[in-house]
Amino acid sequence: MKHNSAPTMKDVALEAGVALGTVSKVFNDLPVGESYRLRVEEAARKLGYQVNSYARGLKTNRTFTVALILPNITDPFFSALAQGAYESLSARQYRMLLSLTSSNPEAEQRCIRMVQQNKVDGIIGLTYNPNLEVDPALPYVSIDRYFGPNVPCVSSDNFGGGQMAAEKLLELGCRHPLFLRVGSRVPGESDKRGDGFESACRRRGVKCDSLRLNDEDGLVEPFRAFLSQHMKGGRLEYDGIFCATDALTIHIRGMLSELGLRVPEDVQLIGFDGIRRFTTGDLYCSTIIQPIPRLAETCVDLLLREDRSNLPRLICLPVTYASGGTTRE
Amino acid sequence: MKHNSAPTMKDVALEAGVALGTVSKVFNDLPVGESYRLRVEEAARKLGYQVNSYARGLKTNRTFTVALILPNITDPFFSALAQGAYESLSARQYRMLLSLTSSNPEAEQRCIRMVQQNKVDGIIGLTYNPNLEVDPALPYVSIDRYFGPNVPCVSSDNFGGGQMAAEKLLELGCRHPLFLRVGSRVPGESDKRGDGFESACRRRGVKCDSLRLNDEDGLVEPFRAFLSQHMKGGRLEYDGIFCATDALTIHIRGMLSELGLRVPEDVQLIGFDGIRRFTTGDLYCSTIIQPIPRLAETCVDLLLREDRSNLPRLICLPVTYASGGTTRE
DNA sequence: TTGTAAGCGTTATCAC
DNA sequence: GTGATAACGCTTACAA
Repeated sequence: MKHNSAPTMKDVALEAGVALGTVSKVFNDLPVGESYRLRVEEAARKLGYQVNSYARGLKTNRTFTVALILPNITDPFFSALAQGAYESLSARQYRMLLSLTSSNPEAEQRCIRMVQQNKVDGIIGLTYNPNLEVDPALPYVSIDRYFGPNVPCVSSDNFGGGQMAAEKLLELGCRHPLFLRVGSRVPGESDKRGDGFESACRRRGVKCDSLRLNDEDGLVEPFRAFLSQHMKGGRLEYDGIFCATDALTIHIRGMLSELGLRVPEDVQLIGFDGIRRFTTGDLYCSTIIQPIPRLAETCVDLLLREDRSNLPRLICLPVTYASGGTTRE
Repeated sequence: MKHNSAPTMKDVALEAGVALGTVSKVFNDLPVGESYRLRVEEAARKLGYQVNSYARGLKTNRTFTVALILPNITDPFFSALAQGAYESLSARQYRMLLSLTSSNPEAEQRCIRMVQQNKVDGIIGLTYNPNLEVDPALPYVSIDRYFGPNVPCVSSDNFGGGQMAAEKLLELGCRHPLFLRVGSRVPGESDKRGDGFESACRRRGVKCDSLRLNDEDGLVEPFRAFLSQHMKGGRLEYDGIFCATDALTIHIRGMLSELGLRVPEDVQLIGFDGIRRFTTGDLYCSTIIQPIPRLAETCVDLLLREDRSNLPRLICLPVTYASGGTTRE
């Protein structure tokens, strides 16, 4: 044995008694005489040789690695996305570099820079930094945030989902619907949930109120204040609330019950996302379900597409409604 | 501009009017004349230069990348582990390559091979393949599975947690405890949960039954059969069950309630893991809590330790008990 | 078909 | 302290 470190193609070539180039060809499925191929494979097995994908990447400028940038991995929506992305990626022999940002714009920029150094073949990002700087030569697909015509954005049909929620609520007998959201100040595709909801109510001639809170304000205080303004004689003025996420729906249900309001008898609730209980797989609430695996698959598809000449600017995937106990059905 | 691809050190050197080596030194914090450093930094900024970590890795044999191998990322235990690992890793400027295996031994081996090609600096693996082949030269830390004296294994104090569960159950008035688990056939550290439980019962002179099921058998059928054997006049023979995981606890609670058995009035349940509800952060059940972030941090610590001469074989991190509604407290 | 040799972008070892 | 120059392990013309 020449050296103690990992065997290289040179070692394999020596062992097999062939030239370096021949070994390379074997590992790249290029035409090689059958007897040579066998000898090389045998030698490689004997030495435990594995190609060094860094050296290969240096030559070919392709690393078969994609970076996924997410705020965190503990939120079930994000982890489902990561799971889906991993599966789509590994089906194509790609590896996945995961970067987590806590939704912090600077951390997001740091991650981008870091993975760029790593020479990934592309980035899928769910970010909150409105002016992210990313190498325009590096394929990038954005989730839920539209950056402009050059960066494909994939999201659920948020507007349609909002409409769907409104129609369902009205169909289930609501007369005074409310839209509620707590979210980032940075504009994003998910803002359209409220727009769709309001639009559908308007079209049905139903007056619809909205309460849009920002993350920094918190939920509890402002919403309590809002509630007390809209309670009349122990009854809430609204009989249906469309909450922008399932997580929000759960919180609201709790706050409502503290006030003695029953869900769904007094107030019906519809959420958005379609998060499922860990153990049982049940929904947490009635909700508009995002097609998370398809979302992930679509991102990978767009990112790895050979022909990057005319990619779609924005893809909205269809959502579905499902009852989960917070509506009267 | 020479070429359209990403700028290299050569380009920076040219732009700054210094030698290639000088640029390298600047980016490696090696001593360089202040005026040179400034010129180089300026040129790099202008060109948008970023070091190519593949080329660097090729030279240095260090990639500042660690692979994390997990069955999936949707299970809250695994996603918490991934989150913790990411945080510990990124605090040390390391990137994280995530590999998911569905607990499939072949997929696990494939992942190992793939990340070895990628020349990661180390692997943290939570795997079920009892005879995984991994390059002995590559630092490897195992979670929950002991491979032998050369591979550090980190886990929670499963035995102690089992004891703790028994003591708690007895303290809360249980006279007829049962241990239940459904798991892999492959031996692992978590098997010690039952051992600890039985040991503590024995020491207290309490008879303790155990039901150990394998994944392939499923839970519902065998457990239903078991229950019907141990029901006497509508009452269950056992008044306390220690379930090997929180997920199992939830399932059991459901099955018991179908039989008209109340939790915790008729039967008290203690789980293991300390999984929390997504939105509220509440525990799903009374449980033995694993210190997941510490688990992750410990893995990273062990993996990246400079001195790898005498690493601990097995680290058991302390667990804690917390009530979560399935015990009478 | 097979072998040879020139790089890919870095780091590291030298003389200067 | 600085600047040529030789690797690192691989791919890929191109020559044999």
